[in-house]
Amino acid sequence: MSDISFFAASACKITSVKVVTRFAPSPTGALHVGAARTAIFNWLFSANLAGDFLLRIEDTDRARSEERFERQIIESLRWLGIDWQGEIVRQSDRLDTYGKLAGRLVDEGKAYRCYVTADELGRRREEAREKGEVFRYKREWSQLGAAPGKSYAVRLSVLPGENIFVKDLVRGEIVFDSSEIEDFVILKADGFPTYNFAAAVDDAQMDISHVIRGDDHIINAPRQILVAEALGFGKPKLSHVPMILGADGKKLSKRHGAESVTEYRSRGYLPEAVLNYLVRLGWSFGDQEIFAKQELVKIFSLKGIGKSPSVFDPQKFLWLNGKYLRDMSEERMFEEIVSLVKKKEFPEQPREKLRKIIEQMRERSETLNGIVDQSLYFFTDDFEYEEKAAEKFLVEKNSQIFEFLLEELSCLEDFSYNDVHGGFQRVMKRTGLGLGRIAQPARVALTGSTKSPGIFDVVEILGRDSVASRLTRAIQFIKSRNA
RNA sequence: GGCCCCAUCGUCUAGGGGUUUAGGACGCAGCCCUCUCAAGGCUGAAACACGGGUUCGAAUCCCGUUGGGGCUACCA
Repeated sequence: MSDISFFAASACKITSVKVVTRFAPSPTGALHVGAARTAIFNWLFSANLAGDFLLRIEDTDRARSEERFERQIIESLRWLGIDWQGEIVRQSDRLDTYGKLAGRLVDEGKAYRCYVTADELGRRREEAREKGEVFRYKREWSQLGAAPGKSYAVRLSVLPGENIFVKDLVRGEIVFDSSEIEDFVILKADGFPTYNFAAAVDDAQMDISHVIRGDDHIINAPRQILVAEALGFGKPKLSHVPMILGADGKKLSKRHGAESVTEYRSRGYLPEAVLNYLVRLGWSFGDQEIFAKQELVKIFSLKGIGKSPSVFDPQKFLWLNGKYLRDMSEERMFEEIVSLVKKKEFPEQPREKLRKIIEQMRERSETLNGIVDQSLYFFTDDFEYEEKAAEKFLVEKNSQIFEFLLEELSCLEDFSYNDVHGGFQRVMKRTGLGLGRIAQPARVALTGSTKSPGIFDVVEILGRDSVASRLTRAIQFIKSRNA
């Protein structure tokens, strides 16, 4: 090894700039799962290297940006357990900076004022499209309609015939021909910067060292490089990660059902499951599927990021959520369910009863909501019988089973699981039937369904009174049906 | 159309020249457990897009074809 490379290697270590990443959503909607994954990757990457993770709100689209979306995005990030350092940077607060920088570029002859209106441009584009041609802005129109006081946009001069090299950490080098890039707008007529300008300026001024973002931005890379170069700014290292697609292979969108973190939250998904599922989409670590947050911070690296797009699989997501649901601590589960019960306006339950319901239902559900929704018969005596179930099990020949159960269960000492078990055994003896022949009709009488937790658990949870009234109801039902 | 990206089971993916009869996970099927449904355990079906190279040898490297996706805004 030569001295030079040794020096370079060690210098790199010592002076290596601190890793700074950012998440830069535009507040034009809720936090999309694709954007959430981008945030997770950036956050994990910087956390792994003991760097900073910053948050920047790209609200330069005046028509579509809304403050409520900003709040929603921030809330979603917090919910996911993603935290950032320092103040949130808001681009609308930095209009001055962009204006000055764009002015400087104009003064230096690297950019110019363009008086062609957006409408006119639209017309030209339309015209060209009709003729089957590709429209590209031509600089000679730049002074069209120029007049003092007239509004204009600022465009960056792009020299044609040059190669722009994008060094992508996950894809390698991508070359663009500058002739393909027109003199793009950096400052709109309303004084707001365009995305490519603001992003390049901010990344430099925020000392962003690494940008990890979706594949769909790869086309923007050469433009942002051009901006940084014109301004003499530094350039962050870029990594473009493959996009998340819907089952139809198209970019994930509203058409595919739930697409925002908020929606999954309200459907009863757990934040650690969302994080885990999303991180595994486009990133992997050998055969491992389940990752704790702290573990991810330790092991995450760009090496695990793949190149091909991934299809969002709701089924696997659901399975993962179920996994986490079964793992969740009792206390936290209890709190979540209590607030859900309240929200859904289900009747309030005694603490101990609810605890037992949860214990039984958590392994039969994939989401928090599922636990509550599938427990209706625990919450009220007033439930419907499933038609097929009633037809098969709420029949004359089972009447006696219900009568016996009523007798044996009513006189139990303390209605514990063991007591209930004993009660059923006595009914088995009296009828000469196996447990299966008794449990299934009982299940239907007690829950209206052929599916439920173990019958002794159901009986124990419901309690003496409720069981008695449900058995009576079943007996009545059979009678009235025969009448 | 142009530019750019991508290509292993249905899906997420491991594997990056010989260790591969291509591994894991979801889903699917079967079995076990069992009072039903789950959970859990076990077993099974299921993939290197195609064509050319390079090489003693290619899922792995190169080229092409095909297919998919993205961008093509005074949106981000």
